[in-house]
Amino acid sequence: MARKKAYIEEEVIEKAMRLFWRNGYESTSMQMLEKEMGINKFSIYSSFGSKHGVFLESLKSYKKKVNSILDKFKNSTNGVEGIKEFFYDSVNICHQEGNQKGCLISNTYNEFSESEDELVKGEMTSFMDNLKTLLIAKLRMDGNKDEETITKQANFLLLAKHGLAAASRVNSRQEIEDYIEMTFKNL
Amino acid sequence: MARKKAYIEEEVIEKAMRLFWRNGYESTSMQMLEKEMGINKFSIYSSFGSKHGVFLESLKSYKKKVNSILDKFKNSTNGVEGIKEFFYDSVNICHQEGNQKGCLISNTYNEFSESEDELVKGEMTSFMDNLKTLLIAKLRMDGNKDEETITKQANFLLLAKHGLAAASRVNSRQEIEDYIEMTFKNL
DNA sequence: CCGATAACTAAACAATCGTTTAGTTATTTT
DNA sequence: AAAATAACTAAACGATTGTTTAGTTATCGG
Repeated sequence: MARKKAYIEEEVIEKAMRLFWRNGYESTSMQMLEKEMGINKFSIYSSFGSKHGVFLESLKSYKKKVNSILDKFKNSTNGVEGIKEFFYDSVNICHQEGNQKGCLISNTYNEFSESEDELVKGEMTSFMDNLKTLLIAKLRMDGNKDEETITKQANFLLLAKHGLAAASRVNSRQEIEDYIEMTFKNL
Repeated sequence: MARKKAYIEEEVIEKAMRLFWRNGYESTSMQMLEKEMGINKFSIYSSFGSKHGVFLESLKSYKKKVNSILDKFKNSTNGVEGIKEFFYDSVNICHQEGNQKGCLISNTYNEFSESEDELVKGEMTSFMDNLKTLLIAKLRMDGNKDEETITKQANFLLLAKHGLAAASRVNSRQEIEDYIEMTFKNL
């Protein structure tokens, strides 16, 4: 053994994640990452291999934030009301005071939609697919809908989630909550 | 006078616009623009000044497409039904067969949200503001809503438009239409 | 048909991109 | 304390970014 790392990987990734969250992948340079993470390029490369590697770890870091509210959502037995609560919880992650940067997953989904990076694209689509499956399961709970309605409503909610991400960028808290209420008005 | 241009500016901008539409601003390089527009870098610079200039002209070109359906929308006297028709018309622009690239304005709005390019950002926000004003005017037409409801519904529809843009990237025509129907279910 | 002029080609520009490498510093173990 | 080893600093890497410039070709008016 020899010299110890002067930084904690989890901590510097958290910082990198916030940078990617704000600016996206392409617009974030290694120079910016160096500055924000507070460590040298060499350290970044020895820890994460590449800029792409840093991004993948950043996505994991973001997913950890999301998983905390996703777990609550999974365990909910409230049907549509549970989905609505999940939407409200999402706002707490996305709509940070001051910096309005939306949802990292939604942002990444947009930025990589026409990319050839199948790895990141795959991560995003599988996340969306899982969420859709989850939405369907919750919609079934209320037990008063046919399967066709459930499918339509699940698609609707998945797209409404994108709208929510857009909202958390430009709208006020009150406007966002109004949007959620209106979304769930007729489900 | 001397030699004539071997290309029509309007035509090459149309091609550039499609490239920006598919890949966004940052991910589109001058090399790609050269190839797609079919003219030399020099010609691009002598006609449009910079990559940024090409992008601004491309936005204008896209807005021309949008204006055709926007004019119809402005002249509509159908209230909420008119808005719904406008949403359906939007799909015809955004949801191109094969290439699913969403809405250029919505894409640009996302890509430039944290940018320091106040010019492009201004163009986008003013477009959104105008659309919101238009939505409010149409919502008032039905004459059975108070101002608070109108404001909420206008915000809701503006965000739903972002969801529609996301939908035109990944969803089928049928799913998109289902989304529109569900959006207007109780307005 | 010739001289003027603008559009073309192609090469090079400086700056920045992500990445690597050589050399130095600090910590651990024997 | 000395040898070993891993983390650090800093400079340079080739490739690509957007942009410019010199040199050539084509078309116009006289």
